[in-house]
Amino acid sequence: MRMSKLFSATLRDVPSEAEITSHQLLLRAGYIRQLGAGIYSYLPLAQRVIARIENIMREEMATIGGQELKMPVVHPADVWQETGRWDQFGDEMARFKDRTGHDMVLAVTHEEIVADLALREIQSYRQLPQLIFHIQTKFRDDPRPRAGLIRVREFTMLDSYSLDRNQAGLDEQYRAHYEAYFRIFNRCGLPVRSVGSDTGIMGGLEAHEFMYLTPAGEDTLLFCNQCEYAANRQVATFRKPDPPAEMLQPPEKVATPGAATIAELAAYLQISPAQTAKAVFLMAELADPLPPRMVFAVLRGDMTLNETKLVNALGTASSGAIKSLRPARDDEIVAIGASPGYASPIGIDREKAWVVADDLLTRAPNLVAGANEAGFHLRNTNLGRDYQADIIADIAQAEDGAPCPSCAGTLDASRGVEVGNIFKLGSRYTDALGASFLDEDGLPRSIIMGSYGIGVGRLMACIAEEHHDDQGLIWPFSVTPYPLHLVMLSSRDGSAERESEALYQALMDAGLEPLYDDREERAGVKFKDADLIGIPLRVTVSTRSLQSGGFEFKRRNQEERWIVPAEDALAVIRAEIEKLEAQNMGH
RNA sequence: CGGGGUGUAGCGCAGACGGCCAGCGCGCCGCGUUUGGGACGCGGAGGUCGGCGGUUCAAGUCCGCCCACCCCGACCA
Repeated sequence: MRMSKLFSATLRDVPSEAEITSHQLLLRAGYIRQLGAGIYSYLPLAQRVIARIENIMREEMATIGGQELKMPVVHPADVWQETGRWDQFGDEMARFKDRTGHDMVLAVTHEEIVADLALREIQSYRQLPQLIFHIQTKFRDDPRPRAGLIRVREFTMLDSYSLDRNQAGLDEQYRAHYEAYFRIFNRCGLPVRSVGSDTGIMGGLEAHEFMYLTPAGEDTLLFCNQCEYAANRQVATFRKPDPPAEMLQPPEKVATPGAATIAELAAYLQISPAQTAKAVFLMAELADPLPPRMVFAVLRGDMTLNETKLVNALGTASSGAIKSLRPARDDEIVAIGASPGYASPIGIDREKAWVVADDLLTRAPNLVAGANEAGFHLRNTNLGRDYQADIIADIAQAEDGAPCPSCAGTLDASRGVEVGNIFKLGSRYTDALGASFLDEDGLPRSIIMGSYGIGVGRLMACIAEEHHDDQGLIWPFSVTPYPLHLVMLSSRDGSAERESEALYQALMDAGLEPLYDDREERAGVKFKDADLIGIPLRVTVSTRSLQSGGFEFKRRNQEERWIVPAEDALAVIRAEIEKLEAQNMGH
């Protein structure tokens, strides 16, 4: 590709909207351009990187038996209504009506379509297992896109779906994906760690996320410093303290004027927050006919509520009717008989709220809790004696430094970007759409599904985040848009032009198309652009290099330069590419 | 959705108190010089000043409404 003809140009100044490195570099080097919030065009250079990433994905999917297909981006609403996700996805799903007035959606993911295909194609156990995938556009109308390509609304995803006759088959395909995904990230030069994760709106039994660790990430992860325990904070558990056993004391009302927070209460009574119980009020928005319902969460005063755990704990009690939680207003708190700032589950109207208590409270005696009367608290409250809970579950958030749940180690918090995830779904979707198969015994059984995804653009952005220096990008060879950057520096006698044109032709003939800087620019401009664009191997043809005996070779990530005679250039380029490929695989 | 910020040429920005033809740097076009780390000179092109409405003799500048984008939070496979 001649740079004189390349569609995009590099930018000298950083566009003001870009804050994180990958976004700045991808914009400056001419890979991407923004159209709207979270909506980007991928220019030719980016498209080539993406094509290489997708090629790696296809190869790895093939090794685990994946069959590529392509499912639609526009879906009729009915399949989404049948699984209930028409309501669950809410505003994140873009909806419109077609000309005949039928509800349509833009794909947010494709479980429903796969289940529908399974219904039509799979009749017999003989047809299972199956693994199908595609690399396709999704649109999720995220309320807050950010950080360039890290979090966008329109994106391309590799998503694959396994269909099995039983749990054992699912376990096997899940394992295969787990390993294939690590190989994909590894080949792309991106270090990732897997963490246990929430199943969220996908539902199902088990899920892992693949996380690229970076302070720019928006997920908080907890890793044990001694064992393999790793989890997203949304689901991370930790070993809770064991309070010393005490005789239960009788409740005692105390005046605590102005102590409406745990910190103020502990200070006023000169006790530790661990000797108090904290009340957190949320309103659960329920599926359509039902009115919102109060959720009253109670934790020991030194713990923080984890909303994901709370929603999961409520899942059973509410029959999965909860659409979302929001903080309750004071008037809603008063309406159940509680007093904001001085609340406890003691004496409230139990008919109007779900009380969810953290499991630590079952063995944390004699806590100070609100008296449901402004300015007063109760000493010595005890779960089970003074109040009851609808649900007792772990709803406390694991903090940095918490004790590991599975060994004597400590959990350390890190930030990460989720570049991929895998879910054991079970039969939620296939049952909803009636996709079953006949087993050997002639009885219909549910098809068991798994779903697996990697965000392609996000992966590219993370690679850029990981591989750059202050001059620009440094692509791993496996995803570089061109295998080498051929830089021609104009000469007085035309010799550099002649030699570089000859090399360009030879490379094209050899199937090694370079990015060829044939522009009439000064050396500084060309070198700066080459560094910015980040192709791992640079070959310069100039009067100076010719006088030194040939062409100058330089790796993007090294300072060293060396001269190769013109007649050896092609062979050396081949050898360099081989070395770069080998290096890449060693990541 | 709440809080904060920004919208002036392709990019980065300046334009007190309202006042004639709206500027600067980079980039872009032409000519010349230069030619190994973002050159120099001369000459050019390029603008609905985010939009609509208002105040005024006069609005990029003041007022109102709206829109877009960015950041923090809420939210989120």
